Amino acid sequence: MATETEENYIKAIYKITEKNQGSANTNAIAMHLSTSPASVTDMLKRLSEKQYFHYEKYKGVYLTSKGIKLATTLLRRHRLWEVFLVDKLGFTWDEVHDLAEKLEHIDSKDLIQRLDDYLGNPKYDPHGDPIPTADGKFTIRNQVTLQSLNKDESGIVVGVREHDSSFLRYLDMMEINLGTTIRVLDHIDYDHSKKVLIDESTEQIITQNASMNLFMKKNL
Amino acid sequence: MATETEENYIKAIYKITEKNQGSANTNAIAMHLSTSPASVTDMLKRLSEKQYFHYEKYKGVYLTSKGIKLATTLLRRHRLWEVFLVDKLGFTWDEVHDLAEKLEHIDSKDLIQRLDDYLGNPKYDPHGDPIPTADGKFTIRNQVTLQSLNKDESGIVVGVREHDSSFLRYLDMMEINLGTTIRVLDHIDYDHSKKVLIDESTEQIITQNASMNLFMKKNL
DNA sequence: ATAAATATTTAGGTTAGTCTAAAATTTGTT
DNA sequence: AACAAATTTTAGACTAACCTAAATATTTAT
Repeated sequence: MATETEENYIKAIYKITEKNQGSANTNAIAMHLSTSPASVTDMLKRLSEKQYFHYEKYKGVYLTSKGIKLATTLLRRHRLWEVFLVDKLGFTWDEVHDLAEKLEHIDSKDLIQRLDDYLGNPKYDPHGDPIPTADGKFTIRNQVTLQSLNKDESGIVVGVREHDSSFLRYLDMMEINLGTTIRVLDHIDYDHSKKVLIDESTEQIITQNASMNLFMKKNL
Repeated sequence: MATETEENYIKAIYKITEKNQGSANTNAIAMHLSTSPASVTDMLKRLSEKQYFHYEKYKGVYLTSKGIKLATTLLRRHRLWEVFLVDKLGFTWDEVHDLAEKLEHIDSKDLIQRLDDYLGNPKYDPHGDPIPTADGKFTIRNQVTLQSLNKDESGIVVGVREHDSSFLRYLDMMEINLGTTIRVLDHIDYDHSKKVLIDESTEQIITQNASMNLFMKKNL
């Protein structure tokens, strides 16, 4: 059994390697876990003995299949708990991360399977992220950023890249949520923001930054 | 914030002092937490500085109101999670203790209040134990043991003293659960067991030990 | 009342996870 | 290719929570 700290390392490494062609370096891990690079080196030495990843001094780290398995299990637990917190307890999507971060460390296959069934085997969490199955498979969705939509094209919101709660509350304020339809009315050259129509009714301006962080399913 | 270990100490002390006129000794705590008396002494010294209890060398320990508050909060969380696991996820009453033991350490007033509401503000957990309110008040139930019922008296099961899962499965086998009616048909002198009628239909023999561990509301 | 038994504490040590400061290695720039 | 900058590792130290063995205090029984 992995400790909670170990699990957090594996998760951090998984997330970093996702962006970073398969390997994670010491500084990035330290940043991610708000700890010092020295502590990370220390931990990597001890943890690599448990075969979750390969570690070579100065070369960074990449996960083994055992490590990937653990990471996806944690992702599964995290996302299912988020669904529970939002769908059943009425939390909003910007409130659930920290609680799920704690709940995900409770290790019980039975619990998670029952939770999954109870929630109706959801495919996505409240942020639109896919929930891995018990054997680690993700439902892949073909998505584009709002950024990439041209004038007069529209799509529906299927996810967010950024999970920061200030971003999520910004979206709430704009009345943008999963399932919201957004049509691009105009591209503003000056600051690369976009004039959009939300749910075919309200006009809004969306900044470039926000539109890079919104995942859309493009309407044909 | 108390660590998980600290919380487990407070809980153990609370449970022991409940039985033992208000004070808990080193050995009992060590036993309860499956650790060594030396470790307990160590911990008591450090923890007493945090004002959860009074500690005097060789004299044992008793909780302060701060300690009692924490203990009842933990009890509240534990019991609400048990209700969730049984009522919503379909676990049986003998399966939920260890999971609730982990869930109870997640510290969020908001979470627990929402959970409480979601479950319909239950007064009792799946073993019939009262769930403290957010301000630490218990619903007291007047209960007697099955042991104390005389021939021809009957009552309904409202709780179990023993939470051991082998005892709970024994009760399942006997088709005894919370709410079950039990009528005492006869007292067997030889081994102090009782012949009883369960839900006015099935005759069974119940050992003295089991009947001391069943709490009943006596029918008048 | 004192010896034996039991309970508790102290002493000294271990491990996981962290830290800072300094040393070593790698990368980037000219 | 050489040096500066950035990254990473090592060294040494800290805390929480545990351990065993030995010492001390308290309780019980004769």
